[in-house]
Amino acid sequence: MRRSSRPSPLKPRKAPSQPRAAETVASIIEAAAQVLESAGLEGFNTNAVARRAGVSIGSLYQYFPGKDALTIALMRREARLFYEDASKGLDQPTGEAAMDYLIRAAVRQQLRRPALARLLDVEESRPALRREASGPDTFQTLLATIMGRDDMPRQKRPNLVVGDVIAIIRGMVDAAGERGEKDVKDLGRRVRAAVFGYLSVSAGCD
Amino acid sequence: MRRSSRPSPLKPRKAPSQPRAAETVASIIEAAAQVLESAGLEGFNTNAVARRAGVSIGSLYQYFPGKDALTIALMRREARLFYEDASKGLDQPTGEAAMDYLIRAAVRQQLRRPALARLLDVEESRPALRREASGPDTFQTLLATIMGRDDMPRQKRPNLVVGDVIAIIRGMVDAAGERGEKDVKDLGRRVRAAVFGYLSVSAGCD
Amino acid sequence: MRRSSRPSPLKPRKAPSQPRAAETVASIIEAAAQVLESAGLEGFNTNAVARRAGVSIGSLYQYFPGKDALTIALMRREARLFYEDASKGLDQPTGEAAMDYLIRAAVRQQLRRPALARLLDVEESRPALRREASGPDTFQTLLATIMGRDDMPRQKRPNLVVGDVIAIIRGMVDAAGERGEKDVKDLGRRVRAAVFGYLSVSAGCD
Amino acid sequence: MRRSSRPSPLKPRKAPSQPRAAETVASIIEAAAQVLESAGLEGFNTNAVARRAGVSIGSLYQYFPGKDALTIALMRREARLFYEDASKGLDQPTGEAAMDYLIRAAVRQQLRRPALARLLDVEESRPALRREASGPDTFQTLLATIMGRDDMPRQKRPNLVVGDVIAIIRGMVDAAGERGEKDVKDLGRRVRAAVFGYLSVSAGCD
DNA sequence: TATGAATGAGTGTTCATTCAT
DNA sequence: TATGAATGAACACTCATTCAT
Repeated sequence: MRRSSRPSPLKPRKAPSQPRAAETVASIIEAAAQVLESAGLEGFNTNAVARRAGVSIGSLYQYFPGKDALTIALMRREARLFYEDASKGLDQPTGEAAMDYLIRAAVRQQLRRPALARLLDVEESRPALRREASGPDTFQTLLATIMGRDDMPRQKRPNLVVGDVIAIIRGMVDAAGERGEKDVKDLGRRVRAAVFGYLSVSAGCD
Repeated sequence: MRRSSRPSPLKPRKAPSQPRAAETVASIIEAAAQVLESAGLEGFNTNAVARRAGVSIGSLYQYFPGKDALTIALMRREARLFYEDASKGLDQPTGEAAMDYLIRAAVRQQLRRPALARLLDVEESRPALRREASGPDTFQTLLATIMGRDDMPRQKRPNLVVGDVIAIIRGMVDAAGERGEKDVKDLGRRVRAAVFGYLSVSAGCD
Repeated sequence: MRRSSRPSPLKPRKAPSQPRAAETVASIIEAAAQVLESAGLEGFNTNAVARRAGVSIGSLYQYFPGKDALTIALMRREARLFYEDASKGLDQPTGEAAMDYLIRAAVRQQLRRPALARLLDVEESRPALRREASGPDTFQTLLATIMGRDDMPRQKRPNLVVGDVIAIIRGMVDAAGERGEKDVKDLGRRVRAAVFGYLSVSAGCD
Repeated sequence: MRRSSRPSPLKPRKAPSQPRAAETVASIIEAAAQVLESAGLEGFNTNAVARRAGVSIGSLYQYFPGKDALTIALMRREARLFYEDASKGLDQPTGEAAMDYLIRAAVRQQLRRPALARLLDVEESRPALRREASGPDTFQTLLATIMGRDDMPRQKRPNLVVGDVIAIIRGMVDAAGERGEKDVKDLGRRVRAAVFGYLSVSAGCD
């Protein structure tokens, strides 16, 4: 695996101004998702993505300055998708209902394309990607907002709790995806049990 | 020269009969751990491991028939370390105490070498490795035994619950390791909160 | 990095669509021939071929998925050359004249590039290559056709006789090439003597 | 395949003076034969031979200064075996009977261990080996002697004829071995037809 | 003398990236 | 701007050979 000596650039090479270019970019990103799903991290290479997208490798590099930039773009697409769904939960009357909604959204997201979600989680742990992948609208800020609602238990160390809750959700949901679970409702219930169990106990002790 | 097309072998190539060889094997495995920690999955290659171990690449391949076999050997070393610690928890008088001990052992294991533990978890998700890496003495069987204790809540779907609990522990503990947490006690408490919270809720609902 | 464990593919990887690519492919095949001639089977490696062809090793692998595929391509090139020459003999009025033509063609082919022809014969004995290298138009079918002519002696076991005749031709012609013989006419006469001698005797005895 | 920069020595390292050493040498040579038969040229390596012989690789190198020396020793063993059998034919009353005997001996030799014989023929074409492998008592001298008998047809170029006859025999017999033929008598008859056919025709024309 | 652990140059192959067309 | 041929550093793995024990 060649990692270029100068750290390869991570931002999209150009904002696609023309609609045709935007389509091309989108098709490349979706091709990346499909390659990741069907061939795994080992089979995830730029040539395969270009082929699947039906564009030349040269075109791919016109829009993405490197492989990592492509991965990041895919992460952002998935994050945006999730955020658009999950943020609706902020309208819920109670914090508990909002949290419930958030959990369900996370489960939905994961079970929609389980392999993809899991592999992106793995990639996200690479420092180079993690830095770039997280925009301002994240799981973290969403959760923090919800945890701040009046009806939610006060926490001594809110950041830590947010981190823990995310870890619980991610852990359970990735594992479920790997096992091939399909039932959103059932998995949602179990994750809910874990999160609310954690919150109730931790609020007391901490 | 690529000759054989059999799916690269995963078992150690030969048992080191001389003490010098045993040292070499151990130093290679430890070097693998260090390379994984310092260079990540991307930098984890057999040449780097041999260099770090201070042996030639040929020596590495005398004892490990392939890269995956080396990874598995490392997994097993860590699993054995964990199991030796965690299985002491079976002596505890109550299931709850045993579970408590198990959780603490998991936390200790993870915080001992956080990056290593996390990357091995990732590798373990590759089917080829998972099959080989898990001996009979695993986290799973340990947990299942504990869940079967009299004082633990009966579960309708014990396998699923075991999976969920492992996912919760792994998720929280990996995330904590990534954040650089060092405090075993504190993390242990929080994981305990999540697990027991989950168990109490799930036993009721399910 | 060794990833796939499929038994290395033998068909050309992609048809060169641009004229530049076709040139590259041809130059690689010819380089393979030259390396084989000058360095023998021992020195026949993909890096040497690429260097001799004046292309990068990557280019070689763009067009040939493996070393064996390259060998096969070279075999086919030589086989086609031979077939184009030898099949003209089918126009001859008598079977005997056709056989004569065929023998001369074989001798010409062999003495054109003796070392190459001999080493390809050796390689062809590897089962994996033999299977792929022989198209429908081969020495065998050519010979069988000629042997079926009216004026040729009936044989009890035609397949065996074809095999024997090929073996006689190959054996004599390879040995002559190794000895450095250059005189096509002379060698042709001797091979003719052996083949017709064999046929006349074997037709009687058998 | 590493061929050492200085041409590796080809003579046996030492004449085994003690009977135990002679046994070891013989067992190594036989192991080489078996490895060649069962694994082919590709699997023919010194470690495999040592393992099969039940000696350490170090011991192998005590008796043979290199891989090629081992190959040559095996060739010599087979040549001696053949010569011991074939030279009995010199007692035959006529040249024709002697030639007949020689052909049968060649066929016997080849069909005894077909794969071995074929692979040694291939190896023998490597110049480094060919030089060393042929002692004074060879197929060639034997054939030349027989061709000089009174009742054999005079040949204008006896060396060439000897070469041709050997080539015919080798070619037919190797091909038969490759096809898996087992019937010594039948193959002997066919080779006899080819050789005598060749001789009678060539004696006239030449 | 026998052992087998150790060596390392060499070989097949991949893939991110560039650039002439 | 789009194409895809070309590049070459990097990596997995082999095997003839050496040498300390």
